[in-house]
Amino acid sequence: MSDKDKKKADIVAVANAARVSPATVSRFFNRPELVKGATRKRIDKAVKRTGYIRNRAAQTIHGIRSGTIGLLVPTIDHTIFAEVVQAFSDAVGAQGFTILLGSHNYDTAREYDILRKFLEHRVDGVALVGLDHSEDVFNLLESQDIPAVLLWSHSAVSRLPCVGADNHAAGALIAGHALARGHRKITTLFPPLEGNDRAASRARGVLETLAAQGAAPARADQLETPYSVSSAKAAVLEYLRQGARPEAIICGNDVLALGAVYAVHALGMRVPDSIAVTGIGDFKGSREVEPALTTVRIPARTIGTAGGEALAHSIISPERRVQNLLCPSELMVRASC
Amino acid sequence: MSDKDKKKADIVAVANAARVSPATVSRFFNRPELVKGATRKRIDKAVKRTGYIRNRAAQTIHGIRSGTIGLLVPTIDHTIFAEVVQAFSDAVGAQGFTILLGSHNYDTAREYDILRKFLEHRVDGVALVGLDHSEDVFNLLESQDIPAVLLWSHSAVSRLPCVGADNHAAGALIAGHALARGHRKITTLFPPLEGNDRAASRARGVLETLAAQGAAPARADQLETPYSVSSAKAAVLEYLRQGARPEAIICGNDVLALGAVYAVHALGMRVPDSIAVTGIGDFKGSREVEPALTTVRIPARTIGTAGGEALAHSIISPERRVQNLLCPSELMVRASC
DNA sequence: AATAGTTTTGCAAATGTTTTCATAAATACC
DNA sequence: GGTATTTATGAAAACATTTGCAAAACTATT
Repeated sequence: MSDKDKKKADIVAVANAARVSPATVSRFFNRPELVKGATRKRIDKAVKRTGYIRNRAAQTIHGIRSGTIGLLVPTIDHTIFAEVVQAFSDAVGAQGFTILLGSHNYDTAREYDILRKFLEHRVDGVALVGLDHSEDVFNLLESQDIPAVLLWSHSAVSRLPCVGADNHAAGALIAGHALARGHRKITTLFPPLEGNDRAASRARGVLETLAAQGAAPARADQLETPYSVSSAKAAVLEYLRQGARPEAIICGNDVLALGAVYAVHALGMRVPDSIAVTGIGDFKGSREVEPALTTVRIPARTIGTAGGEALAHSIISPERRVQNLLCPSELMVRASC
Repeated sequence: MSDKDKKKADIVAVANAARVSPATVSRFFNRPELVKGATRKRIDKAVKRTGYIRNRAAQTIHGIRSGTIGLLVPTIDHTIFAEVVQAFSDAVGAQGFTILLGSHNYDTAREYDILRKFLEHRVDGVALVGLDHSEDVFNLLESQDIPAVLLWSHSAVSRLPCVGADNHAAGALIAGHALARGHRKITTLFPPLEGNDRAASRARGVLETLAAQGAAPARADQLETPYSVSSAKAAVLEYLRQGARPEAIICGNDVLALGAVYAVHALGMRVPDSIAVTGIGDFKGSREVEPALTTVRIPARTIGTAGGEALAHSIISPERRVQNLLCPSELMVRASC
């Protein structure tokens, strides 16, 4: 008997145990104020005794919200996204939502597939990273009537609501700083720009600003490397060993910048005296490096939190549409440039 | 009409559009080999036309697997966990599962709450980080009959199947190395051990090994600091400024070690000549730091992948229980000690 | 103590699928 | 061309819950 109880702890098992109808148990959970105190107690006990756990799947097919939000990022094992994910998760968690997480590793086809899977699970909302997505993704999202938000980048002409920073401006900012420091012989180091609108915008911001002052780097001085400290270090090492001696290396993000710093150090030179290095992002730890990294702060936590809250609110009260939000980035002048 | 189609794209809407019964549409998805080629084509068209997306919630209430796995970590914005999460997500994603992600920030009560939420969503399996959990958590897990796995640490006496490294051994390993280098005046630097069995095991491994050689640090030389580069740097800076001059600082993880290295550098001393520093973890980037960090490699990716695969397999074929798996850690002798 | 009003409960239909069983259609065999 | 098999489809019950409506149980009022 106790075994049988364990076996299937439905709402009707609870109802029997509490000697009420399933309907009352349902109300006990959803609108407790409708059920009498005494009954409430009885049901509460029955729930504990049977070990009943509500079945959200069964609620969901009644058009009730699933209580899940899909969060789809390129990858989570980079500090930046990890921070966004954490902040986002905390923000929506506070509103009672659980997140479904997916990572597509910069593969647009996978992004579409994962999004579909999210929709099969009837997520109440979706957050994607970046402004650019395949036409399929946009169409799919527009055909469903759940709110969506694009995290990380901001643009006034975004096809869907976005919460993020202006990457182009960030690039311009750091390039302007390098120029202001008197550097003219400048090298850039970026990750692959294909399918990565964040990096691409930053690169444009940097290059345009440099060009405006006649300091545009030659093709050979625009380095590209996979997104990792080790790749960046190797690339810069190779570059410097071939005799290149720029005054400054402007990097597309702090990870790459860290690699560049290590490469310069490994050759016995000093940052910023021999070569200045800048990053973008202001990742955790960038302030503590020796020398502390000059960079542009992209407020990952703020973006995650604001994006999560906006999305959650718009799910709870659909009339509150998600608004575009520009999270300001800020030049962090430290020791490396 | 087209509007009405959009409105509710059920399986019956599709069935009508394809002039078949709902049952056939269901089969089309689940056992396509049972439906005739011509009908298949017709249904395929109808699906596209109506924009139908399967409703997993409706399937789930039939006892069919939900296709989700709950992954519950302390936090994801530390490199280590981010890597585990990524590897885990890839591994289970390859088997068609989507992950529900939760982070409890080292709060045991929240861990329980999130776990319950996962169960409400009828996850097919659960992965937690670490061996220690509240009695409530274990009971809840044992009362459900879904597989669970504990990631990150390994112990033969674990209450649930575990896939991870032996943190105690890792601590012993690095302490042994420091001793072998001739260091006797050793300081330790760890994060708070409370509710963190990983760090606690490592600390025990370190301390026991040192004590065995009569090199146990005094209370004042056992530093504790929150888990961040900046806190570690600040703590070590403070410690050294007060005149302490250990031969080596053994750190509970690479993040703390990085902070220690920066602190030593900031005071104009050299690592390892003035003070040696060791980490545990071998995080991304630890090899590239100058000087490259001597540490113990805890194979985060391997753990995530192995844990994810084991769990997914055990869901798909329940007779294949999750087996304990010890992922070997390895001493990485580099330049910092 | 009877009536009216309010609060609490139960019945039964509905939700979007899957699945068993039965029937219809197609194919094979003689 | 008729029967026996096999294959493809449909009808209806089942899954775990919610909810509109109506009945029942209380309270308040006279």
